[in-house]
Amino acid sequence: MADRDRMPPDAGDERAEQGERLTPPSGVTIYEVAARAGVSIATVSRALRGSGPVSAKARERVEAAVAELRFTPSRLGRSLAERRHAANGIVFPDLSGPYFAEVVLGYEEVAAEAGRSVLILSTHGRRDVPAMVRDLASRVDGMVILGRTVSDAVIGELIEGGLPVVLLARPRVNGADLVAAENTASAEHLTEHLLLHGYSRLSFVGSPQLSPDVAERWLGFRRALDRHGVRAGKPVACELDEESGFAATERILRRRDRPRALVCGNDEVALGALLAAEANGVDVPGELAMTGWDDVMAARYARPALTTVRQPMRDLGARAARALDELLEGTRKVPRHDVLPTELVVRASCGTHPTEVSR
Amino acid sequence: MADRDRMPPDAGDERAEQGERLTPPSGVTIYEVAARAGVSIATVSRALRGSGPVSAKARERVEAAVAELRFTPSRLGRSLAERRHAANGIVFPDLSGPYFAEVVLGYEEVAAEAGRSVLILSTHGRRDVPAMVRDLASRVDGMVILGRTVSDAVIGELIEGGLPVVLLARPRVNGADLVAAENTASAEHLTEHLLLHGYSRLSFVGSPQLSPDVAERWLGFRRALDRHGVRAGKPVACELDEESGFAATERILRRRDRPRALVCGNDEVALGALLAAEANGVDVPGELAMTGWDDVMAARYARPALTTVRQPMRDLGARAARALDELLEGTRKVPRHDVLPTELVVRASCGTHPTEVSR
DNA sequence: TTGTAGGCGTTATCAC
DNA sequence: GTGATAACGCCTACAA
Repeated sequence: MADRDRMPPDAGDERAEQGERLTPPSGVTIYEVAARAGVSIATVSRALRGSGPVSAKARERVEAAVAELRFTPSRLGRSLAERRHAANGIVFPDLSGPYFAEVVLGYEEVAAEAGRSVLILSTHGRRDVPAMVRDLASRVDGMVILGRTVSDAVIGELIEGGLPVVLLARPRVNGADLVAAENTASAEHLTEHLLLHGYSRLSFVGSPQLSPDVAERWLGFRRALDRHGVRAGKPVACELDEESGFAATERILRRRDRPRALVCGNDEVALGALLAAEANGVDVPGELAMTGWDDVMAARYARPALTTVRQPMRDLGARAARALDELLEGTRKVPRHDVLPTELVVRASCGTHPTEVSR
Repeated sequence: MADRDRMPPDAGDERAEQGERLTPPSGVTIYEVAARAGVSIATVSRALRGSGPVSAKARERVEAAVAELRFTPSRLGRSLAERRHAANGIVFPDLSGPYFAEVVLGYEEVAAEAGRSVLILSTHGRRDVPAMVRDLASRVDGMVILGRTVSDAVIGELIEGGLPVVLLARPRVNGADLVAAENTASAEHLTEHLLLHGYSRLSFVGSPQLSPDVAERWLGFRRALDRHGVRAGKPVACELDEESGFAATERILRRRDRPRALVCGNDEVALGALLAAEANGVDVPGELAMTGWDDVMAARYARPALTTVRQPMRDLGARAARALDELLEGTRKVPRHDVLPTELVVRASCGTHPTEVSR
């Protein structure tokens, strides 16, 4: 019951000519290489990965056999034996805005450098997210989870199961690393900037409960107003897209106590607001000032150009990948919580300000 | 030499309490479940996947054991036995523009519906792309390849190895499906539109050799000019980003025979051109008209708003996923070549036109 | 309906 | 140096 069963007599060569479908990547196994080279599979393995002594002659024959047979080791076989996937996952809500795309890109770049493949999972409009996340968990050595995609309970379950997890722009969970961009202080700063313009009636446009980021921005907004003794009012409910921003702003414009300035949850909302103002003949920033968040490309091209807050999106992804790498390599045991700084970008939409104006 | 060796006596429960790192997802194997349920692993497997008859009692006990042990089958073990990854790959140059992000999103959505995970690979600025692609190939059942990321030779090698491959926005290769957006006729149409404005000195901004899409657009551009007996000149070399568009346009503006209109390779180039015109006090579209391609968000917000061509990006990704699915399911054996229609979006940057203006 | 045993393709441990 | 052989975790004939 040795190799006999595992060595099909018609190994390797004529299958292609018979028009049969080969099974990817090549269907050639280490047994066939070993047979061809006249050595054992152990020697082939050692030769290929340099994991042990191999005579020059044996190595040569193995290399020849590998080339002739176009042998590629099966990742499944290898991963099973090594007990590791050499792959990481990343879960995000969507990819439509530039935000997540950049994060994913930064993540993939670093992961690839570490020799790990990246599996993606978008949860937008998905039914059974927990099941999809569990499936993903079974295919990776660790994963990064963005924003409000996965519940605390499920994350806890993953961590419980021993999976290294890095959270990104999400409320912390015990046992997981966290990477995020600064929000609260930045929002406070931004709001203060508007107050310095002399505006006193400000509205926040965005739903804090929909996104952890927005919640923190709302908090900073309130803090700034509090400090200046201005009443904050309730946030104007709004999802994070242009259409919602447009609709929310139209509602706002119909109010008697119309605000003088809008702090929007992100740039897309602000851009929608810009369109709404335009459609209603309201001058920006003359009658209504506004700010966004993220500094998307359109923010620079809009007229007036959008005052906004720039986040290091790519770097967020890269950091998350590095944190995960440390977890996987066991370099670090204690949790790590990174908060990356943001940058206020003052343009025209918040009104002309004597001192600071950039492009 | 039966199960004895495979059944660690201290199976399953106290490890977590000992503070040991469990191996993800849970480290519990089908053997432990079987032991706990008092059945064989075959019965567990059948019960879990409904692949054969199982008595109600046995099923119940298995389910209980699974729950108590929090058993999750190992994807590696399963994939190895099933000889399939249940995962697809996608290779793209970059994710910075909205174009690829949308394509990937459309792709992931359909792939996930079919129960397949998605592995991504960005080739931008990578050294050994062929090696990375081969590695990816060993982890998936099939893959989609976008644009000019992978050479014909490597693609041929993958196909030779039996891997189902779908090309997206890329010159065709024998044996692979192809999905693309229409380019040539659309470019011809767009150029004709400019000619109808009365412009006769047109320049094409973009390097045809850098991208298959651009090459086709350049071809359509030439065809339109040819038809109207106008000389095309050489394309103005330019990469597909804002900065290059800006630089290329500055060079153009310095020429004595400055063109009256610019057909840019994509929106980012056109937006860069817009900035260059602005920086040089050149009125758009009064002195210089211009068009882009892709209809990115900024194109709508730029002033003047950009005339451009909209591609069904999401749908491109979705189609590619479906084509790949057919290949994997063996539903279809003959190659398939889809070309999706585009839509000309006329805005202000090409000059006011009596009849057609949309937002 | 159930269980045994072989196979999926590696890696790695040990004798030789 | 080299080669059996036992994992790795699952699926699935096949026999009972």
